[in-house]
Amino acid sequence: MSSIALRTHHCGDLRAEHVGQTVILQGWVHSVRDRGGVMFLVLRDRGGTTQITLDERIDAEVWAVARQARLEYVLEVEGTVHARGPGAINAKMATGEIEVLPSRIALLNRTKPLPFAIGGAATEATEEVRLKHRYLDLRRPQLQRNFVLRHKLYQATRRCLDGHGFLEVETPILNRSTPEGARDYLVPSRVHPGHWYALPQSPQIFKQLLMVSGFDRYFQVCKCFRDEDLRADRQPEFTQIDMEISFATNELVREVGSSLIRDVWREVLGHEVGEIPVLTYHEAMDRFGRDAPDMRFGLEHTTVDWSASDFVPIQRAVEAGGIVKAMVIPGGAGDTSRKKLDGYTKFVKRYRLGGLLWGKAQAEGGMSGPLGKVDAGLRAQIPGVSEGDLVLVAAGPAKHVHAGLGRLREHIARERDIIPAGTFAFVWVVNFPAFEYDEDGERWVAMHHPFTKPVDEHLHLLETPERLGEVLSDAYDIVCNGSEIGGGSIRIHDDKEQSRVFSALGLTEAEARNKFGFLLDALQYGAPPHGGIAMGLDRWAMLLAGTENIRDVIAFPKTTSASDLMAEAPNTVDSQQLAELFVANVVPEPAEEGTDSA
RNA sequence: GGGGUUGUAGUUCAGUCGGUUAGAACGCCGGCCUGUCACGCCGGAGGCCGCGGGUUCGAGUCCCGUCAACCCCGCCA
Repeated sequence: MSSIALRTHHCGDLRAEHVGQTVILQGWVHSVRDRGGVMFLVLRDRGGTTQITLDERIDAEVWAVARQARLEYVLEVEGTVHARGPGAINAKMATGEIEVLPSRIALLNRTKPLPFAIGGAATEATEEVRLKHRYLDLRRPQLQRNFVLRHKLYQATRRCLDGHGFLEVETPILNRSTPEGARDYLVPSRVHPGHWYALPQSPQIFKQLLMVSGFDRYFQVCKCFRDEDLRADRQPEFTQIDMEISFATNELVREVGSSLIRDVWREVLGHEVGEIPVLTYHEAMDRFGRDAPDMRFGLEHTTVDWSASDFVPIQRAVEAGGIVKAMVIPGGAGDTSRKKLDGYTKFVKRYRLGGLLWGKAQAEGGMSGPLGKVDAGLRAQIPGVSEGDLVLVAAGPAKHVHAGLGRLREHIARERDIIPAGTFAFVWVVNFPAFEYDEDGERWVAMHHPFTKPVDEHLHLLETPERLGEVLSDAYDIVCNGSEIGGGSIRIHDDKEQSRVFSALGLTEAEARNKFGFLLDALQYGAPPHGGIAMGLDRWAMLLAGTENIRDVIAFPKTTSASDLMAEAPNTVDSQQLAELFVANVVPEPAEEGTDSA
């Protein structure tokens, strides 16, 4: 082992133009090809790879060091850049025209046998193994590429928002628990026995207060925490690009958001994002069955009025207040087997839809399958059906029909491979319902959050509980490829209006004061009209990196049960620590910690 | 909270109908090879078959439980 020199280049830098130069490279051994009299080491760093060639031109001492090299050893190589012979050029390698003949090789560090392969074409290890040795997983070029993209995303964001006059301001991580919304992560207070902080689910209230403070335009790249069950695109801690604008209209916020998207996609991928279409929530649900529609393909839905149908499954659904929607799969009659249709039925049952009615369109409006039993006149309500098409119909409660058919639309699109690769279909979804009925809690709850401004023309409905479901809000989501990647709203800036909304949500004056008193106070001191949006930075990174897995864009992610397999968090703590915090553990200590799982 | 998939060498996997000594590839260790780039060739080491019970003469294989990872529903203002 020896002291280190300063490198002259990264491993991906060298080209034919560098031939003849003396260079110093430092990195990891990516591959070893020992041919006896000649040996090739490929050295890798963040920038790429370079072949180090050793043959009779090499000093015996250098040769002896090189012979010790193993995969992932850390080397420092000083040598001369040589052009490869005509037959030895590797077109698949960025630096494939050259090789470095070393005059000195220093072995900076060795490695234990690796838990999984980092270079080469070996199959990928399971995520469990990779997460346990995340520092090695991150060494893989595939993941390094994702973090380069993520870095560019941060930088483009700051450049863009700074350019639009936004101030970057940090808000507290240790915060007050707000009972609405997701479950909080709690932190006990040592100084205030029995009192707890909550980690922020978002900086929502603070950013509104910054508007009251006159900051005018605020943004922050911030961590948010929600203690809910996880998914492929959800982590317990995640990053938002949080923004708020004073004197904002819905259109202005969307304009700034669109501008940010355009800048980021251009700077990170060189991709030009065109005009972003706008759908209302109702339109999105009606045509796609989802408030985050994937606009990369068709298979749109049609709501039909089949209340006159005497077909029992339809009748029953309609009588129970349900709706009937249809989806046409062009040319789907021929290649959709009975087994596949059964699979679709099973698929939609996950979304609590009772089942599916199908029919294969024949000549002259005829139809085989269960839909053949529906009156031809009613079937004619479904537009664009031609011979050879598959028609799928769902009937039931609107929520379940939308969800089942909406997810089935995406499932079938993937299955039939009709989603164009490498495209980004952005869409704004606006005018969400302000409130939704919580069946379990038997009460109305805010769909976005309780500070969202209802549209002016619906304010008069706030005092009419049976019509709360009709109230639309000045809220908007930004969606890309069927994924919600941001959302926000115009906020209520008038304390009277805020009180009316709290009251509509069944909160008494006292309860509202207890939960959100400082916001209500602030609204009485000259709060400007304001609104904003929070962008899901991790999901943006997923889209930019082309991955379906949020763990691929988070350096040290957690598993679906919110543990860190490398750090082994969460862990138990000393009873002394708990005592200081006035916290008692009510979970019985296991006889032996972690007896299971090697 | 519920449903599904998976768990065998360091890694990725195979393992038939329940049968005697659990295999392969890559990696690791040793040797050979002067233009490789998924280098090649020869040899070697390496296994609590996730864990615990049960059935059986006999369990990697069948049954029950449990743990973990992943995907989904609920949940995620």
